[in-house]
Amino acid sequence: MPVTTAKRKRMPRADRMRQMIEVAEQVFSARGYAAASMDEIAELVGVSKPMLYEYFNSKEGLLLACIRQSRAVLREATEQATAGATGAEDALRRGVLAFFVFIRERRQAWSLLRHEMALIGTPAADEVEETRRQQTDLIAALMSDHFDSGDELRAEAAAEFVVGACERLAIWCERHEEVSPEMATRYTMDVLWAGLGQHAR
Amino acid sequence: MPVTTAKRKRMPRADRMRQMIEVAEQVFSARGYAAASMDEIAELVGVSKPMLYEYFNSKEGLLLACIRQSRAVLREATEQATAGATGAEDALRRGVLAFFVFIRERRQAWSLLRHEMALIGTPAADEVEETRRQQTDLIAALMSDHFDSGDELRAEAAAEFVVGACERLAIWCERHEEVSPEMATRYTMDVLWAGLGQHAR
DNA sequence: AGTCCACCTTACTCAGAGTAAGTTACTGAC
DNA sequence: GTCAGTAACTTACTCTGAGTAAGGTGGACT
Repeated sequence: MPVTTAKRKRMPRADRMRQMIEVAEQVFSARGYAAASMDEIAELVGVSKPMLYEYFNSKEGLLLACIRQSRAVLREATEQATAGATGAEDALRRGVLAFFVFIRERRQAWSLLRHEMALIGTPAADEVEETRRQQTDLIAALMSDHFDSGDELRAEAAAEFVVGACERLAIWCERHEEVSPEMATRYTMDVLWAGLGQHAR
Repeated sequence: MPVTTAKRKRMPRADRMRQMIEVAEQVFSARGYAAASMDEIAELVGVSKPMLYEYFNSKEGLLLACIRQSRAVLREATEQATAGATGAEDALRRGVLAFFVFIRERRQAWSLLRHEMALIGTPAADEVEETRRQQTDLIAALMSDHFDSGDELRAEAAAEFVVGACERLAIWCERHEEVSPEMATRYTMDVLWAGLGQHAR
């Protein structure tokens, strides 16, 4: 038997779980949800397939766990960024910049979040929407902190609007390497804060 | 043999194709892409499975055909709506309203467009992005018609921004029946044209 | 009244999600 | 030590559904 390389087997539940998620993140983001196979993930983890089902119940469940993970990282980054903001505009700008930096630097996590769409129309769809609320709630809170609201519905809509716009712009950025996070932020803030009206002929 | 009910068989290629797309639209939008089965679609069409493959090559291909169809309808509606616009703001408002009316009235087509996301990471992903360009190009053209541009990249980004924002807001609207297309349009134009700056404390 | 080909079918293969039932190594108690 | 007891793990399946090979059939047009 090898000296140092322990026969990595029988690890505690929590550790194994983390490890599985880590591997699954890689496979899902590399191959895409549909093309990824549970057999492959199991093999890379070094464990048999029923283990994955023991921990996550289904392929969807595994992806959901990965998504939750990535969302948590994004939320963390956004909260950090907006913490010391001096006002509404500043907070929004910091948050948006944090997002565009995130998608450029944490490619894998972002790829995962893009694949969450693959769960539309499945039983897990509601839970996916739930994780999205991490973003929209953050924005909505920021809104009602810094804006005169009164209209709850309007604030919610605005938050969805911002998140949707940024996500689409992020996908667009993938095709445009030359657009830096700072540039993307400027484009975003320009429309978002000042409005398109300013550019009208 | 029945008298009136003709044994609907052997129909010309183009007709059969239309019929298949029609059925597939229903099944995909009802069950979702993943849960829909080619066997079921074939049976509902009243034809055997290899026919579907003869016409569309793959399940993805069939969905893609459905998506193209729905996108075409949406584009048509948007073009009609913006045709008689008096200026930039009016054109944008008409386009946005047409979109929100579309998603409320053509549920099935909209459901299909939402499911296009299921193709992310598959070989058909590029072609899906292509169909999206029907929307963004329309907006981008509208932009450069009515705005002082100079910056091509900026215009493209703005178009992506608008489309992304509207799509997300549309999904939000599904959870809020009380929000009429007119209301959604007002929310959208408020941010889009005047900017969030106007509401800052 | 035959011939051709577009349209269509039966009857498969095969990959991959999900599972039933049994096995092994670690933990603590005596 | 050694003997439960159980948490971690495996082998060896089933079953659904995408995709296909090979061959049948009816109607249009000589």
